[in-house]
Amino acid sequence: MTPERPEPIRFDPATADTRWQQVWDEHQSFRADVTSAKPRSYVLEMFPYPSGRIHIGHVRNYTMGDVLARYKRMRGFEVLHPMGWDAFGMPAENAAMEKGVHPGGWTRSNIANMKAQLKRLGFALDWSRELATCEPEYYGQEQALFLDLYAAGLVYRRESTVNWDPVDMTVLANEQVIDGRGWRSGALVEKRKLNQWFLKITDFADELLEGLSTLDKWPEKVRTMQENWIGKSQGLQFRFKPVAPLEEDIAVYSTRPDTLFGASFVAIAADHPIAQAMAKDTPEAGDFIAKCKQGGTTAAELETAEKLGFDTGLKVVHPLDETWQLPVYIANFVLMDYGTGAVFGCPAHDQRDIDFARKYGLPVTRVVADGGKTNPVFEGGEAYTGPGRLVNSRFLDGLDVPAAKAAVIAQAEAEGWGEGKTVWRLRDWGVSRQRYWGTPIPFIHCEVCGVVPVPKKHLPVVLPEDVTFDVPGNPLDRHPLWKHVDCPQCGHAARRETDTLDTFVDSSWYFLRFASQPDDRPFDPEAIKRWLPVEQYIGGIEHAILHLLYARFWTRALARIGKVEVTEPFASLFTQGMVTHETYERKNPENGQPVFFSPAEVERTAEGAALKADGAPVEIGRVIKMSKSKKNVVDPDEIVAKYGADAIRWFMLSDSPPERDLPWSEAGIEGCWRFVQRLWRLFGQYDAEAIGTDAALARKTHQTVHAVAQDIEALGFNKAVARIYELTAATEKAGPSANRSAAIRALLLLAAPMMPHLAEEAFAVFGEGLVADAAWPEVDPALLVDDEVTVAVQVKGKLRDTLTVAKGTPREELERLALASDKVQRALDGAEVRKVIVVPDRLVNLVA
RNA sequence: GCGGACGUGGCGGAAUGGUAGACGCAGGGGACUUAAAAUCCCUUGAGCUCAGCUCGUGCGGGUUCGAGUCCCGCCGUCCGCACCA
Repeated sequence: MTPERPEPIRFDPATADTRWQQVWDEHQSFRADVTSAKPRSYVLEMFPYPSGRIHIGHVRNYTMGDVLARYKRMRGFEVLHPMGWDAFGMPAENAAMEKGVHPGGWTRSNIANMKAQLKRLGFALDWSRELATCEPEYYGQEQALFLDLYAAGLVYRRESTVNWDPVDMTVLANEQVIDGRGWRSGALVEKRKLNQWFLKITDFADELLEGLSTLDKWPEKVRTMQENWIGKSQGLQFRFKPVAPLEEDIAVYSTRPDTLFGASFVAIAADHPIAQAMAKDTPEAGDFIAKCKQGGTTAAELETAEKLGFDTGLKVVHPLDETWQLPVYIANFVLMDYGTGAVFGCPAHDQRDIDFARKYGLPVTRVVADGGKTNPVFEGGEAYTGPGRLVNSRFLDGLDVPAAKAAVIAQAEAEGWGEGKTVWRLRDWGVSRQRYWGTPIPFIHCEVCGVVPVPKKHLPVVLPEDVTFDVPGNPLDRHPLWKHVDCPQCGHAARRETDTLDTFVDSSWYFLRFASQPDDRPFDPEAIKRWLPVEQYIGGIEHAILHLLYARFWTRALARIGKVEVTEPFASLFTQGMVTHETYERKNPENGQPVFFSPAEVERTAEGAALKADGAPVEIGRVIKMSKSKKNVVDPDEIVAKYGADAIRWFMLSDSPPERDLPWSEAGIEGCWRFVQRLWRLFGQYDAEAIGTDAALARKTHQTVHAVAQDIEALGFNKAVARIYELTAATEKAGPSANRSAAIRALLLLAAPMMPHLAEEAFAVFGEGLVADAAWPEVDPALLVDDEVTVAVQVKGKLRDTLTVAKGTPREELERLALASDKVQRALDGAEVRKVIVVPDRLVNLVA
């Protein structure tokens, strides 16, 4: 420390942040060089929808990715860390309808705003690769890929049902249907059938499922969700023969054909043809079917809803015993669109079936032994679904469940009344949207030639700009000119497809386009080979199924048609937690409804919180995800303006593990701001000339550098932050030495990925260029191990004393020292030591 | 209902089966200051007969020399969902 150095002034993010952001821009510091000889690393965060403002959740997401990207650069990697915009979607059309703006103009100005916001946070992004899915350069290439998939037979058309709003004359998304009514018109929504485009994701069900097992760096939770979504089940599909007056067979599918001798009824869906036919001349059946359609459709509602059945009076014959007849029920828990829309019930071994059987007084026969229980009369209301030997099942008796399944399937196939079948829950991906603001589907409908793909040389099919939103319906469909074209095959007047693609298509390949952006094709396969798979993908858990499954599918589809080699696009996935905040509310005295207040309107007091406007208390509600409706939001821009980018970045990384929720607090950000300044003061004490050694601090420094690196690589940012605090405190306390200067320098470099502006400002004094180009500090492995250790001394497992000894002290010596301790002797109280456990360098446990 | 995750001070959270509570926030006391801010120092799981001891990681058992961590059974909270046959 040099005494004459002036008292360091405060670090001023208001000037420093923008200054360094400009320098990085000018140096193109974060531009990924595809020709680099360095090892490559592709770090990607899920790109945002340009809603208009950056949300604090984005800040958390992008800060995590940024720390990793900057760290990887410091470790010598050529890093690809791009950013773009998932720019098509309904909010732009809603804005157009509400505010009379053009979706394109609205979206592009949102992008400009949000880009400026991201820049103010100092993210190390390669902006030269920025893309927006709403631009023809992007969606035109998407159209080309769609045509490739069509040519490969992976795209087809079929009829499918949509939600139709009869007042607005428009198709509604599920989220636009509220309690069965259109969200704008309030009209009762109707089901309508339209010809729609589909992608054959079911062709990939098996490989998408198999592929999950290779994704060992994905959260278990996400893999489980995808596995359940794909939903592979193996079982028997077979037919029950009818008993007059029933005329046709009833086809059923079961994953438990082994329990066929325990069958006591057959249940069909309300939509089943037999049920529909019956409704025509039996009013009671019609009433029951109508009743089935009431109520919610979510799993939780359906699962907990009462099981209802209607006895049709019809009978079918048991396939394994011609003399055995089973009653046919219409049941509210059978779904027409899964399997065959009919099941057989084996109450003893299926909970739903036993609920149903007990309610309607149907037989419940045990066919799988539950331990020693083999009695055919099954007692109680709880089904036995565990393993066991088959009983009361004729030729199956004595077999275990898997063997019995195989035996029944073999019998069915031999006798020709059924066959083993794999059924998937996954359905083909419907990608048609009857909307303007999306990628036009590149097809033309010709009365002569049928559906004709737009020739690639005519791509992109560009959205018309002159559209209006003042009348309901699809603007593309009612545009006076756009859809009228000549057939590319026969030249006759024809009509463009006016459906656009689901925006999930746009996000299914953007990570490929980031790797290279040629004008004449979607991507350069060589660039894909170099950069893909994404080494670390980071985003919200809300995309655990759809986006991630579609992106995996799209990549595999491109691999199948030879466009890419990679099959799994994201080697490692991380799903971050939400940013939460407490809510402030009062009950409206008139109707008892809660009224929410924003954090800006509220002041925390010693007792709780009060409204600034009237000084009276407000209730502090639960800590929940920030949402506009609960008003518990904070604007990242305001935080950056007040505390600077580094403080908010530091907050995003501190305390909470990144996969868990992070509670925002004013006190927390204040603490981060103070730490930024504290580091600044410490950096100001750097003295290149300092001499003398401080072995303990040197050791602590190297241990911290090593540990922080490991923490960052494991995305354990909160732990890395804690270690930086520790080294900071130790360095502050240490007297001047060469090692102290080294510690300060190391701290600066450790902090650089997290607080890059502060780090640049302090590093500038060193005259070594940009910290953005600096290397991670070297670690001396010799300094990672302590030469002195603290050994715990326990008596019967309870801590009684600690010993500070040289590392590697022999067991006998540790035992002798432990027995010599007064505290130990007191705890032993003369008892004889019967056993001694010694864990070298850790503990001695004396058992008396 | 099913699937998954989680449960540790006032709060966020640390802890390869080996000293529970690192680190941060908040609180208490003090220094500096005319004062404030900023900064620095000390302190903070609970209890007791307080140089010490006892209890303590949702609850009840178990395994172990030793359990926050492993096993069994409960309770609670959160997330996801598609009646999956």
